[in-house]
Parts: sequence; C-alpha cells; structure tokens
Amino acid sequence: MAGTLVNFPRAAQIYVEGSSASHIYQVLDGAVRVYKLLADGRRQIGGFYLPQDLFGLEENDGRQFFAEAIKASSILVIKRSKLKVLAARQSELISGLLLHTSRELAHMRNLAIMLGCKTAQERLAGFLLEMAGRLSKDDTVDLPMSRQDIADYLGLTIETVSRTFTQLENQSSIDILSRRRVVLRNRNALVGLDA
Amino acid sequence: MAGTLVNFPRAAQIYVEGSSASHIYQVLDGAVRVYKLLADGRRQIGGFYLPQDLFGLEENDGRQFFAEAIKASSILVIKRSKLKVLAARQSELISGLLLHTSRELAHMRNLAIMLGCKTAQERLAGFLLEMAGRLSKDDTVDLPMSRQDIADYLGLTIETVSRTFTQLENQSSIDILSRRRVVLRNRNALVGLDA
DNA sequence: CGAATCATTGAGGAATTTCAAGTGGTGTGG
DNA sequence: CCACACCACTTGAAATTCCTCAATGATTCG
Repeated sequence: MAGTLVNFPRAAQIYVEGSSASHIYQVLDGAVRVYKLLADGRRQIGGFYLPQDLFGLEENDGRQFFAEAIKASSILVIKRSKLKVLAARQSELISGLLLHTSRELAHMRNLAIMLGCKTAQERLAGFLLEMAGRLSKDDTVDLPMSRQDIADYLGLTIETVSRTFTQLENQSSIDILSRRRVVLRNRNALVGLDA
Repeated sequence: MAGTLVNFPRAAQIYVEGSSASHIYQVLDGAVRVYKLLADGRRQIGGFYLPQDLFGLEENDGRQFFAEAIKASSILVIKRSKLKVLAARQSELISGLLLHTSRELAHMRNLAIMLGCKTAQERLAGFLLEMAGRLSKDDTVDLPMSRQDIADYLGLTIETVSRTFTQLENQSSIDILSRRRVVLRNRNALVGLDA
C-alpha cells in the first residue's frame, strides 16, 4: 500500500480547508499541524502529527481543516481510492483503520478534556505530558512546534503560554533547557495538574 | 443485530469509567451524557447522545468515561462480541462503524474548536447551533440537558452559562421561551460568534 | 402548599487577555 | 568579526472576562 513520498518544506500547506479528501498521509519525518481558521483570524489547532502518525483520513467529504508542515517533513501520500480497493480484500486493513480512528477519537476526547480544564497550568501540563509520551523515551522533550502553535492548540494566547512555562519552571515541575527543549522534572506535579 | 432494549430512569448510570467496554449502545428515546470526572471533582462532558445516536463504541480496553441518562431513556444494548462475528461476514457493517467513528471524530473536533474559542458567547452560540442541527427542524430547540450539563460540556460555570443565555437574548440572537426551550432568532449572529 | 431542585442575578476577586516594551538568539552583510 | 535587522519569545501593567460566593427567584413534585 505504498504511496508517494513527498518532502514538504517548513510552513508548506499539505491540504487546505474545502479541498477534496482524496488522499491520506503518514508522517515519516518532521511534524504537522492540523488547524481551523476562525472568522476573526484566530486559529484553533486540532492536533499535531509526528513520525509514524497517520492523518487526513477522517474527513469524509471536503476537508474541514488545514494541514501544514511545522518544519521540513517527509510525508507519505496515499490515494484514498487505493484504500477502498485494498479494504475490500483485506478486512485486516479496514479494521486497522477502525483502530486508527478510534485512537484519533480518544486523542480528541483528551484534547477536549484538556480544553475543558480551566487553568492555563492544567492545559500546559496536559500538553507536555502528551508530548513526552509521544516523542520522548525519558523526561526530555524536544518540542517541534512554536509557542504560538501551542497557544493555538490549547486555546490560550502566546503570552499566557510563555508565562505558564515560566511558572512551571519556578515550581520546579519542569526545566527549560532551551526554548524548544524541556525536561519534565516532576511528573507527579504535572499529572496532578492534568487530571 | 438486535440487542436488548433497556429503559434507564433519569440520572441512571449506563456504564462507569474503568468498566469493560463489552457493549455498545443506541439511544432510541431520551438523552445521554458521556463525561469524565476530574481529580478535583469537576466534570467534563465529552458529548451528548440523542435518539438514533450510537455511543460506547470507541473505548477499546476499559471505559475512559461515564455514561448516564439525562432523562428517562430507552437504550438498545448490543454485545460487542456479536459485532465482531457479524463484521467478519458483512464488511458493510464494519465500514458503517468506520463511518460512525469518523463522525464521532468530526464531532469531537468540533467540540475542541468550540472549547478553544475564548469567550462564553462563542461557546454557547456554537452549542446552540449544534443542538439545533441535531434535534430541531426549524429554529426552536428543546434542550434535554440542564444548565449544569451545558456548563460542563462547554468548560464554563453554570452562572456564566446562565448569564450568557441572558446576554444572547438581550442581543436578540435568541428567545428563551422556557428554561429548556430556545428559539434561534438570529442565526447569523450566532454563526458569527461561532466560527 | 411546602420542599427540593434548578436557574438567575449581584458583587467582589482571580485569572487571562490585551497592549506594549524589552530580551535573546540567528543570520546577513559590511 | 562585528553591527544590524529580524524573529520568536519573555515580561510588565492595565483592562476584561470569567469564577466564586451569596442571595433571590422560578419550576416541579410530593
């Protein structure tokens, strides 16, 4: 079921809202943000996709979101029509897709829980734990996305995200080695904020 | 694939967090809320389910959420194991499930967008439009859920929800015929707030 | 009718946003 | 190699929004 490998530079559009959902995608290297633009120009990010992650499957008719490379990324692009042909033969595949959408769903539910959380600390703690789980083996996380991306994901402003990073560091919950590199120093404190 | 019809009284638990996801459910009559309890006792509602809606499918291992009847409800309860047997024969069914999870996913994305919206008016406007789309043919909506339910869905307090209802009415965006009955008087104004 | 539950309203306080200024890296050209 | 510009991020102060606490009002049900 190999598709085509495409390299996207930083900030390149992968698909835009309203376009037909004729392909699905798998991140081989890099990072992708999927987002919606609100009427007043604000941006709500629906998810980040990291190596191995599939995305672009869920929209049935036209795309509801934009997808964009956060940094230079290698993406496997697969024709959707191919999927259906394969699916007819292999129920394995389609149940795999079912599993995938289930996980996506669980992820979105988790995001909704996080956004339902009221304080900025709770949201950022939840975010850092999620990212650590997805792209770190130990407690050091290299964030591929900017503060603005995080803000748009968590429904906060960039200033609040920045201040909250500082607060978590002052509380010894995290260390900020560099802007993009964070160490989870006290996971329990973060978990306590999260749930 | 008929399951068992069960009548749940108001506020009855349908399943609890941590229980095995051995059944799926379809609302025949009534309304259901699915929610998570946070450590500090707050409640985040992940979705409302209305007649015809399926729920309880997405959790693979143990339940991540609670499900509860908002009012007296008739629910079709279907053993999950039966599904798999049927699915092996009918790829129709399993692709129907795929469609269902896709829709659920779209719904959760929409919720996340709404929660990412900053103001209470934006969130409530989005909620009212969603509900009108799901349970009204015209502009009159009979809400099955309480103000507290709405608050927990939108990540707000009951007081803010109440005040925001009043604001929308004062702005002539809605009419409040009774607590549970709302007329969307100016959809454009609501849509303007929503997206 | 009275009790209980749910909803509305008010006042004060806490958190986030907004607006504005300043810091710190990074890259480019002199 | 340094000066400069540029960009992302941080920090500060004031304004706004929402939350908390409290009291009141409305609806339902026994």
